[in-house]
Amino acid sequence: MSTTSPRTDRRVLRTRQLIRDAFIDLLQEIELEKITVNRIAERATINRVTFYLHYRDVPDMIEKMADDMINEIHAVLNDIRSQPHPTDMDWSILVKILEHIAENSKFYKVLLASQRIPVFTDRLMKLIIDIITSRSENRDDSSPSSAVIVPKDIAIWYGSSAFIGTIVCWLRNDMPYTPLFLAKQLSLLFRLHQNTNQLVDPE
Amino acid sequence: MSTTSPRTDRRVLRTRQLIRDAFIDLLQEIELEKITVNRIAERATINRVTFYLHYRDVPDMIEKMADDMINEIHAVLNDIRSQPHPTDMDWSILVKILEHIAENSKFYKVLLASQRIPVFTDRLMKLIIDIITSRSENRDDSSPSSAVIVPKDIAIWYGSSAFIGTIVCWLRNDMPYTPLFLAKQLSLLFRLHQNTNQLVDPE
DNA sequence: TTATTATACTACAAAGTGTTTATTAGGCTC
DNA sequence: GAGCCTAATAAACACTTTGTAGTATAATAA
Repeated sequence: MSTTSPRTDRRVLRTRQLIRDAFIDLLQEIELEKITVNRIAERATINRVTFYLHYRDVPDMIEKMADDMINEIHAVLNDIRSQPHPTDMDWSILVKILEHIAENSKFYKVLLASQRIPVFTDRLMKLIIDIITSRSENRDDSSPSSAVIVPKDIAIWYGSSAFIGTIVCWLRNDMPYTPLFLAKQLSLLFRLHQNTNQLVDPE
Repeated sequence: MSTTSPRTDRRVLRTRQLIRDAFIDLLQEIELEKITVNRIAERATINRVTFYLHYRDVPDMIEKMADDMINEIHAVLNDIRSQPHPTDMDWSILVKILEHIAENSKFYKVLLASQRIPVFTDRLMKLIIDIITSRSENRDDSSPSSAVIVPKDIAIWYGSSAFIGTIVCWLRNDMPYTPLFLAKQLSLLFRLHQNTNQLVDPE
């Protein structure tokens, strides 16, 4: 919700882009704790006061950037849904997300795989949990295909953590596999336990 | 390596404990970015200069605390290995770790499940990766028990991320399951895909 | 007891923060 | 293109935080 529709002034867009680039830039050189409004403004070649016209402080800026990230991914997802190609949804969604991440890998590597800013990982985690949850609700649970039964929330924690974590490791290792290949492996692994979750009481 | 053997002066131990308690305390009230050396010293009822006798700055203090955490878990692990009880190693290790976390849940909930300090999660991730890696090296790979084959590194990313993530979610939700029960579920889920990893080339 | 050493206290320069006011310059609308 | 609107700039301000001195005091270890 950071960039609403009446935000079209090119000066605003320019300044935000400068700030964003400067921040990503600085994050590759120094640790987050040492990144100040001073340094960002200096690197972005803008006045320090201008920064405060856009963001309350550095954490607020990071929060807004995380919002932008989620919005961009949502745009990718809506793109798929609008396409007349509903075959094998799981696949295409995952591949598209991984391709999007790979295309903006510089951004995602710093902000998602950085060992210092967990907000982005958390937001993505929530998104994946939503997807998995809605998918498992629509799924046909009448056939207990597996003998293994695990509480639904544990299975969702397990699956979504595995997803995000694998993507993060993939980024940290400079994407040694193609998005398509990784999507295929993730689907394989995920299917092994996605049918095990049931609503059961802990012993 | 923060608390070496000749560190027995009671004043040092007292000060470190005061700092640690103050930090955990503050983290429950305000966000990490707002926690300053000033505030820590004030809350810990020590002089601000004294803080600098122990830690370079706040990030350095966090780093040292993460070291302590890993050391404590290593102590738990060594405790098991020394016991004449090598039956079902996977189980007892996991249960012991979860019990240790549950016992110190206030500490771990703030530092591990906090959405703000990823260092602790990262360190634990490395530990789990080590355990999984060494285990899969010793495992008998002669029998391809599963038809599904996944590159070894992807399988390790997947499994270790799932482990840590599930524990973190468990903490964030105030441990709705007992350590024993969660350990059992994790073992179940993990076994479903632990035999799938092989050294294969990406297509 | 005596020597050691951690802590307290005071002070300091440097940097960063968040805000105000007035001014300049660029972009949008007619 | 002229004129209005608004963003970015610039200088200044009080305030907090940082990291490091030097010295004094109190607790600990031998």
